[in-house]
Amino acid sequence: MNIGKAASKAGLSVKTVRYYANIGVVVPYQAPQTGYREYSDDDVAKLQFIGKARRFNFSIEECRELLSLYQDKNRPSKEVKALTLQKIAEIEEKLLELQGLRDQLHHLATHCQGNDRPDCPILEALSASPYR
Amino acid sequence: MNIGKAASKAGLSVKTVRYYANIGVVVPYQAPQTGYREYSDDDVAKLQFIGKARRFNFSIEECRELLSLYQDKNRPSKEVKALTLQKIAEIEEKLLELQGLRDQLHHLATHCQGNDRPDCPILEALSASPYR
DNA sequence: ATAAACTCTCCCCCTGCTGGAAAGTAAAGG
DNA sequence: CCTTTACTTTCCAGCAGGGGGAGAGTTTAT
Repeated sequence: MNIGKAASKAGLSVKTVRYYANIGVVVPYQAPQTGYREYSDDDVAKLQFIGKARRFNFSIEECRELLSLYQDKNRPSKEVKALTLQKIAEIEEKLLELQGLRDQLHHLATHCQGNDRPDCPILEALSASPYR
Repeated sequence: MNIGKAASKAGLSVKTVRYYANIGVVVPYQAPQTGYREYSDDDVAKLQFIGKARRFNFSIEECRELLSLYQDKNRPSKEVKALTLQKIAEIEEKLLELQGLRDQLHHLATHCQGNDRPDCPILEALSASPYR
């Protein structure tokens, strides 16, 4: 099938699928005369795989790695598990960071009167310790 | 002071400070002969302000907005508060998304045996519903 | 006087795409 | 069969938010 159908089947944009072909993530057969890319069902499966992994916050490089594991018949699932656990740890870290961020902003917002007077602890906090 | 000292005082890299000058966020006096940027203490305070706001996940554009509020003597703190509350809402959203992500990955990881056999629910989940 | 440490501008690189222009191809309607 | 439209191709440019490094000038220390 052509790129448009493959993209819609995989739930990706044509641009994205073409990009994946260009960077060598999913490289379909390309007809010599027309230059049209021809995607097999297998290619589409890979595209869907990538799409989902991307939605799971795996980077393109990690997707490439996962894909090679996925394609390998003797894929050791422990590698996949290790990669996933590492990803979870990263997400946990990001969660803590964002929670702290939210709490700080929340603290500032609750102490800001929100009227037209200029005493705003948010701006003061942002500009705190100006010269050290 | 020169850019190096200003950058280290503000806890930013020289590249970043120069970038901020180029995009008009914090534009210091620039000596006509040498072309050297000369940062005042006030400029450094602004740089610190930006640095902190960036760490608070405000975008450059938002920083610019905050900075203009910050510099305006008659700044209405309610604008600042509104911006902050909006930022908090965005962070909350991101938190939920990340938590869902983590839970999904966690679920997959706990069901993956992690041995060398290829039955790995992670890969199966990633490649689920291949053709629809 | 010279070497080290700064600074300048300029341009390309990164991630992960997205958009557009110009040109070729395929499918559908009349 | 011809035209119109809907695809497809490559290439070029750009977004955030800078980082890296070249090549040239400047200032400071020894």
